[in-house]
Amino acid sequence: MARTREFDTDQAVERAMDLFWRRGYAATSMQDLIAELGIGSGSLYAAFGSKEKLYALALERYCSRNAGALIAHLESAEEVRPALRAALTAMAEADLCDPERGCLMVNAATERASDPATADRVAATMRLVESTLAGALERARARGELAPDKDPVALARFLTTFIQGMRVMGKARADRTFLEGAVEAALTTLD
Amino acid sequence: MARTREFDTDQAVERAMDLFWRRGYAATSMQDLIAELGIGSGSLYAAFGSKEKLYALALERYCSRNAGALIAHLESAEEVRPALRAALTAMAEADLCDPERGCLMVNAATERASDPATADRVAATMRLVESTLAGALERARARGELAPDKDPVALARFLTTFIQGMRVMGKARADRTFLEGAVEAALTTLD
DNA sequence: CTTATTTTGTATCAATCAATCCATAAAGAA
DNA sequence: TTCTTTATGGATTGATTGATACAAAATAAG
Repeated sequence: MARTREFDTDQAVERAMDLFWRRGYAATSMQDLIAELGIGSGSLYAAFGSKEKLYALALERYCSRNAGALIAHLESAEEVRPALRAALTAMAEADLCDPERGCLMVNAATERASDPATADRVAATMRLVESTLAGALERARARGELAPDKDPVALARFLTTFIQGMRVMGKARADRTFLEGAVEAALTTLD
Repeated sequence: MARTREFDTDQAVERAMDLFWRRGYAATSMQDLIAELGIGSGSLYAAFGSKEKLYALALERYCSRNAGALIAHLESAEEVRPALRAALTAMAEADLCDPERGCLMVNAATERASDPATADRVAATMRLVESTLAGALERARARGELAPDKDPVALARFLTTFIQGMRVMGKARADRTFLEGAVEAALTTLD
């Protein structure tokens, strides 16, 4: 009945995510996106509506993927502490491999906190990270990996905060020694 | 011999800092600055050269002031641990009082890490924060406030990272309970 | 094939961007 | 005063911004 879309919407969001991730929201122009995505502006606006809406989709994708990776790390393994160490080390490694990139969610929190949709998405993801960590630490305590007098929720809040700090330090040219030292020190809160 | 400048350069940088702080670099236009500073564009460019140079001055001021506050907190007090707690609590309090604002240095690290001047200034300030913390913790160890087997440098790196995380969480709508819990958990690394 | 519907690509919009120009004003030196 | 020098502020620059208009092309149902 009608002409079929020539580009893959999913792939377009993926590439837009990549561009917003590297350059930020304001510094990424629609022309940049058009050039990178290889889609005409007419098609782009017909498919996504506006720059803000495309950004929202990109951020949503990033947040669910990122939180998903943490959940996968923590809920698949039996032993919690090694899994947590592995998750933190993986984040540090990502920052070291690609220091220019950082974390799209942290970028969103700092650059676009005044936008309600962005703020809501970031806050919701932070809560998910917190509750995932709290759940894992609760499990650790039940398993005897964590002392009974430790507070899983307080520790989860602490770790959530520390993780965001790592993303910032990664962009601030922190080296391997720095980040790994910080991770080891952070993990002593569990002892 | 020549006409005297009518505006206060120092105050102009101060107000520019305020604007960049709240809105970010890209989202702050020269027209915004002209309106906020009450200076004509001719005078502004004659005095500061470009938007980037004005931003550099604003960031420099913020960084030295911020690191200075931490140094003042840690090096004035005799007991290190209460001073460190007070410093972290003050940061959390600042985030809670003005959540829209966040930290200009964190914003700079995330939004403008690709600019060498910005990246250098941020990295240098991070190193100053780290060494200040390391010095304080070294002193704490000498005073018997910190166990001899603790590593002041690793702890300083950890705390530097945690502080940046707090700035991010403050913008992500973290509440008082969250931030205070995180601070208390972070401080247990010293035990 | 015809027709209805959607996509595509280009041209284009007004608005805004950072930056420059320049006539005028002001202030100290001679 | 007169002269030199700098500051001021508004007009203006060309480029770019996010977004829209629209004709041509493509698709599938009837």
